[in-house]
Amino acid sequence: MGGFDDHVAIMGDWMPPSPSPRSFFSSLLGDDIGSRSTFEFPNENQRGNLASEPQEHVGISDGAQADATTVKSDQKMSSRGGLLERMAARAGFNAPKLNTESLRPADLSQNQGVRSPYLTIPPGLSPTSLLESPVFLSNSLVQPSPTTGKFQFASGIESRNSTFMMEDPDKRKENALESINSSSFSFKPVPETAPSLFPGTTSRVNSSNISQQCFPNIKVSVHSQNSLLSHSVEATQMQTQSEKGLHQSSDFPRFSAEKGVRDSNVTPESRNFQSVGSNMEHSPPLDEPQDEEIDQRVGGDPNVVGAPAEDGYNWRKYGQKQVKGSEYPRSYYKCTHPNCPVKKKVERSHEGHITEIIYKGAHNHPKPPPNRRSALGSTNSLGELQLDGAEQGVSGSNGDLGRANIQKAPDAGGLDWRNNNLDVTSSAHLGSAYCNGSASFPVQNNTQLESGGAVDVSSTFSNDEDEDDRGTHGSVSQGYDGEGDESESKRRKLETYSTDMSGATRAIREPRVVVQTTSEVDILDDGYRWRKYGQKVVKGNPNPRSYYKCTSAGCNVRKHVERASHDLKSVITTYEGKHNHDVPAARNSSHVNSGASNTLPAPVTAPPAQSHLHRPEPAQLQNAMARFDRQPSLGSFGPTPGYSYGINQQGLASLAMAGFHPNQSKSQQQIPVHSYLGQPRPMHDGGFMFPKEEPKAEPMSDPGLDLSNGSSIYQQFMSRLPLGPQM
DNA sequence: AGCCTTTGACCAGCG
DNA sequence: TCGCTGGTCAAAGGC
Repeated sequence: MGGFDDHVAIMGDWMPPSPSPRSFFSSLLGDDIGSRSTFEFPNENQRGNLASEPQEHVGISDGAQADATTVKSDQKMSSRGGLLERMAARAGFNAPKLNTESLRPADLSQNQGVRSPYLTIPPGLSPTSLLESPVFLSNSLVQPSPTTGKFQFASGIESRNSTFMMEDPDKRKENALESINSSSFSFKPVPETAPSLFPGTTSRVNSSNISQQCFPNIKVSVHSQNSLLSHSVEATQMQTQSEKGLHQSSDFPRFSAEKGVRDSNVTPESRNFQSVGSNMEHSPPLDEPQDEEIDQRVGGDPNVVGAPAEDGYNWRKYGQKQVKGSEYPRSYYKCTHPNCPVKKKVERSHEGHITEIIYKGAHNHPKPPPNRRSALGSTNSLGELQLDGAEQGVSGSNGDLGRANIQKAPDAGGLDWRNNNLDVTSSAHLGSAYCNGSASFPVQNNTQLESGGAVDVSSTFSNDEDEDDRGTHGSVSQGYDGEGDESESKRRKLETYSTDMSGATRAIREPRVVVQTTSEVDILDDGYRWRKYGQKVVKGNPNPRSYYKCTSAGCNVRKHVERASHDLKSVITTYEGKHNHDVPAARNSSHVNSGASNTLPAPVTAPPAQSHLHRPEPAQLQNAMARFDRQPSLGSFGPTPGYSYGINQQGLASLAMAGFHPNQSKSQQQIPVHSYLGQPRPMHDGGFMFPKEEPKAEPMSDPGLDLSNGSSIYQQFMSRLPLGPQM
């Protein structure tokens, strides 16, 4: 790891060849800069929210509570002047009574009277004065931290960084100079890019809590030691973008966005935090093969970042707790998208402001259509459809650290999942979108895209692969009317949106399979593990319906089980979703590790009451579904009694669309298969799966599909269906 | 009808 | 082993 040196190098790459502010300030300020570096110590900085930054970032690596606390604190500080003292007290230092109000970004945006030091500092102003000037501080502060220029560090690197900041005065100074340099003298009107979040990198989005203001104190730190230089730059630019929006809105001299990238760091083993500005919500990398979890912290005003449900994704709250050291309760959310492992923790102030958001995991899907419940919420933030797109935002990279992974925004409903899998690891929510500020973003190829109003940052980015695969470039930010070159995926997206907008909200609903068994044991013991998440008595059936969700990690298959009112011995199970894993071995070895015959639980294999059809049991059904998912060419399916495996795609589509006989869904002896999509699972011609045969080992019949992962397969398959599953 | 939130309980990791 | 803590579960109810 190059550590600081790397940072310098990186900055050198992206920093404008402006007159060296460093030299300027060096001569002007001497070592004061180093010692007074905003990222240095609280003593000088407590007046600004940066005071806590070193600490915060130091703690980020572990995602420790302390870290969260500091972040929150920082936000509070920035958002509420009264908190400064508290923070200071918490941090254990005394906060000099400076005009903190002037230091607050929000204030900056609000108070246009605040002037840039570069514009207002009269000649002869002493360095000390300059340094201590609230203006200067504010500006300088803005740079390094996510909030106002904080450093973010990859967890693995943080220690080093912290060391750098805390122990190496020279480097600190240098860093400070860099900061100054970048911030002070580059009034570059443009380059702004979305922050890219990289897999394996944790980004921490931190923003001062700027209520009512879209104040992009975005600090995007790209942590890449070696391979992510370009990312770093982009991230930086993204930050710039945010700041740009800020400054533009405030008519305040802009500082170069090239801030905060200096902390680009990456450690292979690091769990990374990426910091993004308050306006950026970034999603974790899609698909993280490398198990690295990504914690992304976003702090900021809810008006900017949005409520948990307002970031474009759908979340289910599964818990809330008051954590120690936190003033506010922490809410736990899971992404409701099937198979999406992303979780986030949100802390809200009593006022409803989000003080901290910690993302964990990577979305492996595009944002849901805006018409969906929570999506609407996010859209409401700006009242613009494109907001969603913006949120889908900048895609970071996932495992492919060697690539610039900022990619085009995932096409809702039409995302090329191969890209997701390969390149999209995270998305950043560009604050500007929320801010509704105009912005231009450099795409990876240095092409700059501009748009007025909300910007779909994500869409402005693309990587080579994306481009190759999709043949689409440019932004789709201008609504979804898209560009001339309509890739199929984009077209589908458009269709999806169109459909959604028209009220057909279930266009992308997961396929559903209704299964009846004679005993609930069958259902509960279908080989998979289920978590009951609800129970309710539904109309027409005196027996409660239980809702279950597959407990396997990453699997979002759900089912609900209820006894048929007309036959209490009969249980109707409705599966919804695709699955993506084998039957858990631990639960019932007979289902998994035994011979094929064992894969079918006795009650299912031959219950007298069963249909004459070879009715597979739930697990079997799922596996059967998997075949559909896996076999793009359905024609390759072997005959399976009771199932129309032999159907071709059109047939499947028809099945999915046409549904089934109205009576089938509740019929006792038949298994209505509304649609059949699932994960690949080897089955012999009889419809039995071969246990433990790894799906991935099964060759795809369609070489044209990228089989990198199940999701990809599924999506690709789905995308190729003449008709999407609609139920 | 289905999903979501609420909220107390439970679990696991850690010192 | 115990207590603390963060995270998750899951029943109940609401939207």
